[in-house]
Amino acid sequence: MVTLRDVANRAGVSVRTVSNVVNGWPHVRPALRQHVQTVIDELGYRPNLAARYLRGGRTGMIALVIPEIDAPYFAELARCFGKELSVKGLTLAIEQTDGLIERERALVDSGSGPTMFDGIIFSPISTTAADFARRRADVPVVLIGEQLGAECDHVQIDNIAASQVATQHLIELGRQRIALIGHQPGAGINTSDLRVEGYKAALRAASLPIDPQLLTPTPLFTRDGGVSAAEALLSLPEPPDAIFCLSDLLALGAMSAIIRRGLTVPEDIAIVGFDDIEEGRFARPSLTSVSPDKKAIAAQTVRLLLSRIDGEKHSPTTVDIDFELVIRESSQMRPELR
Amino acid sequence: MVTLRDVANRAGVSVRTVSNVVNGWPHVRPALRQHVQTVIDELGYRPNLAARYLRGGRTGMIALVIPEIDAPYFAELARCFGKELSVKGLTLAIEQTDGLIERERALVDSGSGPTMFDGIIFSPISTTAADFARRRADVPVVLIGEQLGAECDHVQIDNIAASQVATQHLIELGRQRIALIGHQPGAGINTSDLRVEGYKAALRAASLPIDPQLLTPTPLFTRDGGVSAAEALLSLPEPPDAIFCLSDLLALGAMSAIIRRGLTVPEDIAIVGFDDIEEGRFARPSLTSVSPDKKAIAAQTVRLLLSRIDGEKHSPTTVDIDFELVIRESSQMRPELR
DNA sequence: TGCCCAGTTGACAACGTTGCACAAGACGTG
DNA sequence: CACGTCTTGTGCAACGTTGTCAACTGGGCA
Repeated sequence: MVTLRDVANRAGVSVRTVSNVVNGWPHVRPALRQHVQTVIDELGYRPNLAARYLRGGRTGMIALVIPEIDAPYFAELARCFGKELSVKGLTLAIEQTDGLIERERALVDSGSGPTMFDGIIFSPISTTAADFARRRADVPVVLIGEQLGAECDHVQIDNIAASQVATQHLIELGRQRIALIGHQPGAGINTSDLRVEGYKAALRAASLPIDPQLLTPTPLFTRDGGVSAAEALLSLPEPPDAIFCLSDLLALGAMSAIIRRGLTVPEDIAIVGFDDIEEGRFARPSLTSVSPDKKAIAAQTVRLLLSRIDGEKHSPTTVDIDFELVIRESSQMRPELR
Repeated sequence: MVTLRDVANRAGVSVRTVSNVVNGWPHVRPALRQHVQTVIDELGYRPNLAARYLRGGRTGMIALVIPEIDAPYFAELARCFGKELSVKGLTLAIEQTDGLIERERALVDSGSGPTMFDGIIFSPISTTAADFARRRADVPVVLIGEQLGAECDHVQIDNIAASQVATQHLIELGRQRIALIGHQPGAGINTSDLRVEGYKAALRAASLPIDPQLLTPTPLFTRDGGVSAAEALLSLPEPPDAIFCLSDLLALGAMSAIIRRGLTVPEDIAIVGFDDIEEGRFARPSLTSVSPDKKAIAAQTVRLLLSRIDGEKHSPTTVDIDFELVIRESSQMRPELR
């Protein structure tokens, strides 16, 4: 490994001067700078990050803690984070929890592993506010997607409003029995609870009944979950004429189950999803979905995190990100109402 | 930040002893070890990775260099790598290149940026053997998916054989005009060249003509690319009756374009993809695909990389990973031949 | 000529950790 | 009792970098 000292010796200057050249310190004679630079290139010197970080107390690594990187929503989000961080010279590390409480705790608590990250972007599944409060304040954390009620910076979309808009859209299509797939009743209040709230609010606003039978819980936001939930709904004596799915994967699974049963989307059952993953745009029918502004999520989260890393002491901030209901083929007017 | 010294002071022992406890050095009296451990827990000491690395020369960070994390194949692969590495106490960093040669070079050449990673897992798009040979040997690299002809450890599947099997499957279905989507003719020999070779070999073996019109190049392995390529094929005076797509995304795009044109899959046109991403299993029709053993890819790549990191000097090794043709609905016997 | 200032460069220490060498004590053996 | 050996714990140095501060240079000015 080539070090500053090697370069200094070769160039006949002090180590500090080489460091000054590397870091662009202004007060170096152009001729000397040129000379040092030549030696640097010649020897192929590259700064040792560990040493730099040891000195400076930063690693330049940001962890993205998510359930699974291969869930398309998280993959798309990770892409945005990767781009956002790389322009700032930071590196994105991925930590997958599978939604397991122990893994989440270990990573966010940071009580387990060595210090490594300058900051953590955390998308919790099982962690509750209580778990979170117990954590050793250490590394700055920004939460995404989930309101724990914890004292922590937080980037989210307005889940209640988004669900309300989605449900209302189905109502405006003339649908009367609107089911919901993806409720995950749990200990604390989680994202799905908020989305269910928006759904119910929309139904109430339209004076539609809230039928508990139409509220199908699913453990995970997967295609399989969507399939089973849809099958359950289709076996009801009075099946729904629309389904609001709390994720696009659920929606795609549900849609495939419905079509395999010989029904059509949107004629028999209209579908709205959530997340606006690319797959939904190419599905047949293409999927109407609540589209959170993922680039903005990444940008705002990074902004917030960096401000914390820089030591800003503002009180816990919540940032609301825009969303949009993107209407595609899977939700259409009922044929008889056209 | 709590350091070894803080713990040592509090526990009334030397810094070295605390380090010994942390690292499980055997010659520490059980009582003392217990005591030190208590203080460690009390103060919440956690080793500083930068310092450790500076001392020991390892970061415990492995970079996965891929075009885009939100391409499902890479997302699924990244998941496997994440799991594989985390059980070994290593951290997965994602670096996205978008397939851009400068980004690829910067990351693998490591000539540009500072040292950071113990090893690099590299999935090249644009980098050629020449680029690669020019790189400053520094950090161990294992290539996946691409044969550069470079002197480097390499984990791959037998692309020629896999494509041959896929194409042969279409031939056995009675298809006569089998198109290929996804050729990326470039400077050196790349993955797509190998797959095209397998495709041609299968056609030759069946004495079918090789029609250059049916060989549709696409710049990227995206759904959009599949759509445009399929549209081009459908406008031919004599369109194909089967398409072998070099990725599942291409296949899904192609399939959606075909169906939107009012044709049916597999009756009019049979489709086979490559990668076996989860989305293909849920598509309608579900997608026949060449399925590389992703878990094995991750396991073997990590094994190879770790052996290099441990300083093993074996000559460049190529590991072949099993694949399997998973037959689903998108490829079926021609109706008249059933 | 002497002095000051701005512009440059260098010496040193410190970041937190672990490898190395060795010291202090306990213990066994001749 | 002397000696060697094993166990247990310590002190020192070094990894490569940068912040601090002192020191040197040359030019302008009194």
